Amino acid sequence: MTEDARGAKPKLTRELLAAAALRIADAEGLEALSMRRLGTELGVDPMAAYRHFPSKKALLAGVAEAVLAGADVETDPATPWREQFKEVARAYRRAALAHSPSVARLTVTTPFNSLESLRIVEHSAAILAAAKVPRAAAVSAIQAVGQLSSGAVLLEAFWSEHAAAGGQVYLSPPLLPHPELPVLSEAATAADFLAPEAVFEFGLGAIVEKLAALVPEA
Amino acid sequence: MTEDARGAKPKLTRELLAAAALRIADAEGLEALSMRRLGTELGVDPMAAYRHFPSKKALLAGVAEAVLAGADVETDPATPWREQFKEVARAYRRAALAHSPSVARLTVTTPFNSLESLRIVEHSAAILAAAKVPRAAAVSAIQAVGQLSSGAVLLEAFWSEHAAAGGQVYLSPPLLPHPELPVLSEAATAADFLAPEAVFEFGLGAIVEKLAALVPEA
DNA sequence: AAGTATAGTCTACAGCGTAGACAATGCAAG
DNA sequence: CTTGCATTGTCTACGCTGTAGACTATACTT
Repeated sequence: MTEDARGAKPKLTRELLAAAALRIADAEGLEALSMRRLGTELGVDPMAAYRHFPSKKALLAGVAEAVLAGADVETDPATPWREQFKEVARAYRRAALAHSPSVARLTVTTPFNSLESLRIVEHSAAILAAAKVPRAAAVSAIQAVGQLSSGAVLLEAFWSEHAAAGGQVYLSPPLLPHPELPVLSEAATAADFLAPEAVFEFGLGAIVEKLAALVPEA
Repeated sequence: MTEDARGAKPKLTRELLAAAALRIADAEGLEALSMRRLGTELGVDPMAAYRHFPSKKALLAGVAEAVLAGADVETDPATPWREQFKEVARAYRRAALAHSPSVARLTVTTPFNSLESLRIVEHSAAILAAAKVPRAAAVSAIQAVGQLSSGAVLLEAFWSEHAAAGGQVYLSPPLLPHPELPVLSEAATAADFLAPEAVFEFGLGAIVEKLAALVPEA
């Protein structure tokens, strides 16, 4: 037949389904992503997705994986290892925040179990191993950066949802100023909060500096 | 009347509803918490909760607030400020992880907008202000610790869900060893991953040390 | 005693994830 | 070419969800 002007039925695959789901969640928010909506997006029965994913949870994990696949973790081996190490963390954060806030939240809210996510950890580990960083120190730093990065993405996603919902400043009315929060109330008037990205750099720098202090000939 | 052996109808309030919801989510998981389930828990119509919360989302925010209210952020003013500052972060983490993994996830997945959550930030800010830490440095450190702590809780919640589901080691089969992940595969055999709490301490220490380096007479 | 606000109840609805039976297709073996 | 089987998409139906809207009972004000 080969009819059907839009799409020509490119045959369903896991990747295609995850990509379509990601498209919907990016454009309309995660809460708009239902199996039925996904079906209409692809011009296919809602139940078709179940031939490729055992459940909606698994589909969402696939979406998170697709997001992480977009992380460019390659680094220039000529630059110092500290910079390379930071660059991987930044790539992770950037990949998650390249999507809508609810997708970013999904990404960090999905356990680090997929091949795609471990690829990122692998790169970090390889960089530190090549730099001859002692393993115990490397493990601490990698995991700590994982915690920091996840939290950074999470809080930045909140922040941009808040901003999108019309909120103006981070800590602001209606809660501040508040009599029980004197220090914050005073600080809020100064309004010198940092951009989330700068905060992330602060934390990332702190961890890498502590790590560098732990390698022998530094 | 004063009948009804169990409960004696203590009149519904926001706090009572949030507490009951927290009890259910702790005991049976967040996904078991429906408005109907909450109603039966309190021997009341499911719709009754809507007189106190505008939506389920708001109810969940109330649960997160109740969890945070359990954080003991008081610190001994006699101890050095760095230790006090760390102690607040630990209290936050401990409060969240004192509950079931799904509740812990809910807690860090709920924006920091409530009075209860700002109370914690307030304490951190007060400690640093009393120590005469420059404001710009204090802001960076507080927000960075916020990112780290949220991420730490999130990843630890995953970890304990994974453990509860029968998984044994953090990075383990079926994914490892894997040909595309040589470094991790080799590291996994060594199995010297850190306990999540130790990782959190590593990151926390790194940030506080960097902060200390920024205060004048140190 | 009458009137008004408040809190809990009841019914109903649209939408959800998904189990299970069925139909169409493409490939393998005879 | 035919027969059979495995795979993929379709259809129907079920139990559950959050919550709108109308109704009722209670308590407080005047």
